[in-house]
Amino acid sequence: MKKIISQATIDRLPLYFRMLRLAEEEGLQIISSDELGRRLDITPEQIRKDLATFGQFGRKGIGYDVHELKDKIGNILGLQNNWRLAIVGVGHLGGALANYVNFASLGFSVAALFDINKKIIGSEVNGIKVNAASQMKRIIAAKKIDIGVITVPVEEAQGVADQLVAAGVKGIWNFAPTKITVPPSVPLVNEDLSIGLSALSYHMSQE
Amino acid sequence: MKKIISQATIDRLPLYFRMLRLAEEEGLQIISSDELGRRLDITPEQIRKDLATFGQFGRKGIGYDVHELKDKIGNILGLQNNWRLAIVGVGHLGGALANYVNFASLGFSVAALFDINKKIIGSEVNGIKVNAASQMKRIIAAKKIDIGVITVPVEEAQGVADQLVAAGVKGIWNFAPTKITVPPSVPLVNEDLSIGLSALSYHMSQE
DNA sequence: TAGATTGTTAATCGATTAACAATC
DNA sequence: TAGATTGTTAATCGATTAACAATC
Repeated sequence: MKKIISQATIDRLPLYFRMLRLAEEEGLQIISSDELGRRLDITPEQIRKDLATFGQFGRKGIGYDVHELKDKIGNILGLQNNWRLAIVGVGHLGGALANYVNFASLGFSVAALFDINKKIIGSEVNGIKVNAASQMKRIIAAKKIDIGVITVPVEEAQGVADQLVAAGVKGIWNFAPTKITVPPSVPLVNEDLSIGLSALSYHMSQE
Repeated sequence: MKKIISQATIDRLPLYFRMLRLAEEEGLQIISSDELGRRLDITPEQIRKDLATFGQFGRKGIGYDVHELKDKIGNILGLQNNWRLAIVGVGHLGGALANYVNFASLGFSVAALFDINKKIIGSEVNGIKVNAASQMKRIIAAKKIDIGVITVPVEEAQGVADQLVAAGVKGIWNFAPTKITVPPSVPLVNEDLSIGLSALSYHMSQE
């Protein structure tokens, strides 16, 4: 009887987490939904509703304990798992992600890189060796990779997804702008940069 | 009396556009909402509803003209404006975006790069010279930049946004994981990679 | 004509907002 | 105590889904 949490709520949790971490760094002990909402441009009612989904974290008349709430949200998001990523496709975007520092602070680490281009196989990016894609199954098992990141061209995306699933990854983060199909047991998140840019274009075109 | 279009609808239009372009390349003349939905994992009712927001594009009993619908959606999204981008912050992510080929096919072009790091000012990325951030106002006017892309660290994001607005950009695409504030006349789209990754972590943690 | 498919209205579902009792 | 703030219920709003008349 698992409770279904709305995607909208899940997508706001990382914002709460990040702001709580900032507040913690400022030395703040207690924060109200009002203050949190002011800082994030989210209504306090929305924040309380989101948090209430997972339990009672605050104290009436007082607010929320910054450190405790941050930890609880981190746990809800599963950040304590310290997931290990493998990036498939070390082009410009894949290379940028391999260097992206904000992942580490959320508990993710890039543990393997793959490509099919012989020119870059064997080279290092951010201290991580680029492996041949043909070695995916073996290395993903050996390095205990949890998440496969797809940054290959559209034509290769589904094939790479299939290989990642066969290799046993627990989740897929797809940057190729195409629909890919994976078993329902493997969570998939699509990151489609052209949606945001097109939406911006739309809004800029309105009078 | 401007009709308010839901963000959900706007965010699906780029998917329709892309799939129609693919269908066009395949030589398809006519496509039904059913076929389009099958290819995109979106219900045909949803597609017809989205399109109906903007007018009557199809023919009952027949379907939609692929080329015509593609063009119409492109126009709704404002892609015919051939927007010119300036990327501020030529780190790994900014550099990757400067090289991102999918933008060109949507009518966007990267026309200027800015940074404050003296070591990279004057160098070229993808054939585009990196300018000093201090030259932003002058160069954005001279190069007729429409969109400012923010790929600087969180601490600098608001300052860069202010400079971009002062320089006259018509829209902002922000990759810094922080809330930035701009005048309501300047559309702002936030691209927060840690939301998707955290959501993936959440789903991977469920049972 | 019969079958296919759109455009649109009505029904349903889900998410946000408002209100307020509980309580620190 | 009085003021502040949560957690939760009810009301509202908006988006999706279902149904079907129109029509090619």
